[in-house]
Amino acid sequence: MLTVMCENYNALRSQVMEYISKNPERESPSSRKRKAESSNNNSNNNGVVGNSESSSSDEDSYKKPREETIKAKISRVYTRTDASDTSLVVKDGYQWRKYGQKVTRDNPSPRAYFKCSFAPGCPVKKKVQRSVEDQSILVATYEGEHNHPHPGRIEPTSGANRSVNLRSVPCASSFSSSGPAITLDLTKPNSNSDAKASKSPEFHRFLVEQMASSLTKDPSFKAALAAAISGRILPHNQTEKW
DNA sequence: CGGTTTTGACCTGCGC
DNA sequence: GCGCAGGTCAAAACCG
Repeated sequence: MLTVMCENYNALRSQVMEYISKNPERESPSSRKRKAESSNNNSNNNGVVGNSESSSSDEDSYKKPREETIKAKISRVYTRTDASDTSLVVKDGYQWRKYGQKVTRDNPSPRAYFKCSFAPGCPVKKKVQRSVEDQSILVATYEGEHNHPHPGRIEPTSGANRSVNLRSVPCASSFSSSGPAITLDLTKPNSNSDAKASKSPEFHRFLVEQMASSLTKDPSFKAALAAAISGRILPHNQTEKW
């Protein structure tokens, strides 16, 4: 029974991946993301250098900003929250510092910008914005990879049993303590198909509902979720701030 | 007192 | 070249 559900979930996920990988969408022209931190000469504070390890001078960063973009791991997480919850906080166990908020054109909801503050040199950034279609869904876009272990799984001894779920699925799938979350790993070559996925709200909603239902119906996932959450909530893990 | 959040200004890339 | 929009900075406010 459980395996059936797991297979269901896996099948659904593979369908999602297939859908994504089949979309022959090329580089979206709207990818106007500022890639390499163009920290000219004032790259003073908290070293946003990231994985460029400050080896490159300003000119270098100008010469090859694209490579870092390709290197940057981008993933998107859909998190269900209460629509009345105005805090654009996606609880993923990491510690984030908000550094900006902006109202974008295509979405009346403000977009919040976060940097990982758990490790000083962690280059990971995330953007959180409510879905246009469903205000109760937060879309968190992660950029880069953490250069430090997950705060909720730095306890290898006693919490090993619980943290195995989070450990085994670092990015392809994740849970949020505020509800089921879906991660679309956009690091695949055609990562830009994500734009397409977001363009089809029906597909988007279908995904969310299917994932949520499969998660809630499946006792193993519930158990895993509960274990993951309890594992993180337990006081020995970290200074709980969420 | 130190870290975080807020928020307006500023910077940069892109389309026209 | 100009204007627009997304992204970032940084100072002030806030909070534990």
